[in-house]
Amino acid sequence: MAEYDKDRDYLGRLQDYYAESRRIPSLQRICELMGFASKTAARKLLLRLEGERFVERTPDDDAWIPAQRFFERALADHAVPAGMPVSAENGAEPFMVDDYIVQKPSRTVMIPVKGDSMINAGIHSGDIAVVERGTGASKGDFVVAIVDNEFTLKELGIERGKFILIPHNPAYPVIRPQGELEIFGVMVGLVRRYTH
Amino acid sequence: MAEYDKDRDYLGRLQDYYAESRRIPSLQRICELMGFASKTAARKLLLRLEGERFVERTPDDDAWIPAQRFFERALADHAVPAGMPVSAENGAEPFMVDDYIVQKPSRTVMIPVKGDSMINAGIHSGDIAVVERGTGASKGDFVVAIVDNEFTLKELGIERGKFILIPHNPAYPVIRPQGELEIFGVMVGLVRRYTH
DNA sequence: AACTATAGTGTTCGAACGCGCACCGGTCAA
DNA sequence: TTGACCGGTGCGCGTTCGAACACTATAGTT
Repeated sequence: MAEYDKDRDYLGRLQDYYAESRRIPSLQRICELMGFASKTAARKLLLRLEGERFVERTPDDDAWIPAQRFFERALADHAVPAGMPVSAENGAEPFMVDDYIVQKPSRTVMIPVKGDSMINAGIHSGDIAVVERGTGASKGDFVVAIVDNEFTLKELGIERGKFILIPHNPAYPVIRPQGELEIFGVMVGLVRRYTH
Repeated sequence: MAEYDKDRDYLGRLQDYYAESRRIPSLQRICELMGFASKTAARKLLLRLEGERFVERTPDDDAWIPAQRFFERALADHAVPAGMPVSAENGAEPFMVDDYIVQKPSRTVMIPVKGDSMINAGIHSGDIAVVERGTGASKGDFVVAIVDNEFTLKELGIERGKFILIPHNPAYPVIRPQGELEIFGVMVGLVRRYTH
């Protein structure tokens, strides 16, 4: 019973430390963090975590760094009922935020959203749009276009064979560009942060 | 002319190293990287970069870590005009969405949103809510509460000294729980993917 | 009961590390 | 011309670090 993995707990503390300090702490600090008395314990912990692909060595073998699985997050099943846990092992498949919204890292750009012209599509000022460049845009896509030397996020529409830009806010007019419409990229995701 | 800043070049090499190794190298390695003969040069470089907010110290002052501006090229500047580089070539994008929205990894759970009761707050069905557990919730926060054995995402309000749950959709009623209100966690972020 | 695997302790040691200090040689402004 | 500033050299010091080795205690296996 209560068969919870101690290493998961250790990993959690490492992840918390990393979120603050953006590095894997030294063996000595790991001891303080976990309550170990001996650096060997810390070292063995890292080796175990390496085996499970949570951490790895730098290419020059100088230090420990997080590996793929280090950034796994717990994804709750919305069926999960009142009982408590929803910890990583429980009703949760591993979920990586970055993999979820970024498909083509080399062609993906984050663009802060300014203004409320897309408010009715649930896109607010201050949100961050995940934009993929070099992908063909089609009718109905949300695209970042360049109009008057500025980025503009709108829905791409077609009217009489020509592209138009449709805001999702009745207070804004539809944009019917004359000549070429320069499309910067297609919006593939959105990230928003509350508070802080 | 062409008075280009040497430090920019150094910074670039640091960023390249970081893309591979996800850490700021030791003074010694910086010397190799930059061609310095003395560790002091490396140290002074870091101090200069710290002054410009490219790097900083960990909270426990143990080591150097990248700061905000270290990643700035990954974020497109909305003032940027048409031509613009936006660094598409440099494959490894240092900007991590995960870092951006997850502050306390060990206490953070991703919960898919079901239903449209928060549609007017720009939260759609199918979005993924980033929820932090064990954090005190206050009036005005979006919280995940447990009502009738199911997760419910609502705004936390207070009415006559009691907590209530306010939907952001006029079609839904305000929930006034009798007895204890079980709050699962506070919503700290949101992730959405546009599938195409 | 003996065997094995595993988490953690305690200690030692050499190498790597960060840091301070003295110094050097351009550049630029007073 | 002088002097301050600044990027860089060279070196030494004390500390920290990671790795290794021997050992302990507990749990699971046969």
